[in-house]
Amino acid sequence: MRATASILHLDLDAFFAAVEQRDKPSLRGKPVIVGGIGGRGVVSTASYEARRFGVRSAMSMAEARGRCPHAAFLAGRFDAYRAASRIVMDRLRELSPLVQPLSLDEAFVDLAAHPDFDPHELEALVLELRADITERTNGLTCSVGVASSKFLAKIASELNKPDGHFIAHPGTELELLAPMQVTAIPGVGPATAERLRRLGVETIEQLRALSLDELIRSLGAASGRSLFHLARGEDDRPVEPHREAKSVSVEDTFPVDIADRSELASVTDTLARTVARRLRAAGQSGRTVTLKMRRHDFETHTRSITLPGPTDHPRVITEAALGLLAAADVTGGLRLLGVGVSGLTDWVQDDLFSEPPSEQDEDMPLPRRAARNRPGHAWVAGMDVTHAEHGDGWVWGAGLGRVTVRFETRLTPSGPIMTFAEDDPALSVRASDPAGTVET
DNA sequence: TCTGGGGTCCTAGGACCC
DNA sequence: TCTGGGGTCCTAGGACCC
Repeated sequence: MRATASILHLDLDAFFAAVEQRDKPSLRGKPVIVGGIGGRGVVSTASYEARRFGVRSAMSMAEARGRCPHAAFLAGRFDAYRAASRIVMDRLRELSPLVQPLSLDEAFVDLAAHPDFDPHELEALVLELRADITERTNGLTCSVGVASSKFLAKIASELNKPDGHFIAHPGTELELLAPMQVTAIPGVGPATAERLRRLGVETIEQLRALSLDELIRSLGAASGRSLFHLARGEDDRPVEPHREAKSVSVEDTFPVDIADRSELASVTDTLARTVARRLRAAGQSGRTVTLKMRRHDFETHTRSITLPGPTDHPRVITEAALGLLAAADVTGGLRLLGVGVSGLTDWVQDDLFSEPPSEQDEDMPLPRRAARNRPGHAWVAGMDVTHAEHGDGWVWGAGLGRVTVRFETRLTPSGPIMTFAEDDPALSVRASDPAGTVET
């Protein structure tokens, strides 16, 4: 903890949904739900309009449809999200070199790392930051917290969300925390909250009444110690701008469970190659290969093997994963398979496993998810498209051999809807207008 | 049509070594 | 002829986050 409020936490409001509303004028002010639109999808982000109907992140899409049937249900456009995120992170780096992104829509900044930082001008700094972000992203809003530690800054950014900020001045923090639910503490999820509830603890003030020993006994050494200090506003974790990745993984939930071993092997092979490609692209290799299996009843198991040395070789990773699969019990079928590599180093093994990668190992693309899940076409709700005659728009819905498109972009008024045959040659996929900044 | 995908961190037990 | 103790590596599972 520091004597000044110099750590800033920023969170973009309903980020994915907000980008969709920015780029799709007809959806502004309406419930928008971004997530997996297949049968087993879950909600990634719901717009505030959709949240009023009780739709939440991580809820199954089926439940979201039940709660808010008139919402727009869209698959994500990650290129557009990444582009918007980059603009925001770049703006944060103007505040200080110490910026730690936590995800596309969230980051910490250590303001004190900038020589000109003046704690007396905080309010102005935050107002200018928020205004700049909205301007540069063409309308996205964010919530900001500033405090004397990461923990408190994150808590603070929740207090005036959305499109607001809160500065927690040193000396006021304990009072601020006292009445909050323990679940407001990052790291306290349902399991920990339930254990605390059994100890008669629901608020942070009540949490302070537990001794360090009691907490360690019921929650374990690490989280017991951590909660003891966080309850008292004590947190000296630094902002770390360059964190090395510790693992790379790919997983896939199938539209229907797969029980056939040869089919499972073929999926494993594809996943392993994808992991290898990502590793290689990142210039890394790893020693431990993990196969993740989720059974038909949702029971999840992992099997792993540690190799003699690190590798990024598709064949080596594939063979390890296939070996783990061969030894696993898959009766009843699997709903998910995943392949991961951990124990990463920058050092790349120099062909201990001989055999240079064959043509086939290079860049074999995953079949397009959409095409695989919805045989016959690749049109997915929310996708950017263009029509030779009618111009730019987005996929409103697709199925039964037809595609419905709404013709509008960020800079047009709400546009007309038209339906085409799914193989209409005049219709094509458009690269996402990434920053939403392309003038038309 | 219950329950995604990409991660991080922690715990616990057994093997193994000194 | 009754059994230590500590450290590290590996594996599996679980909680949690966005």
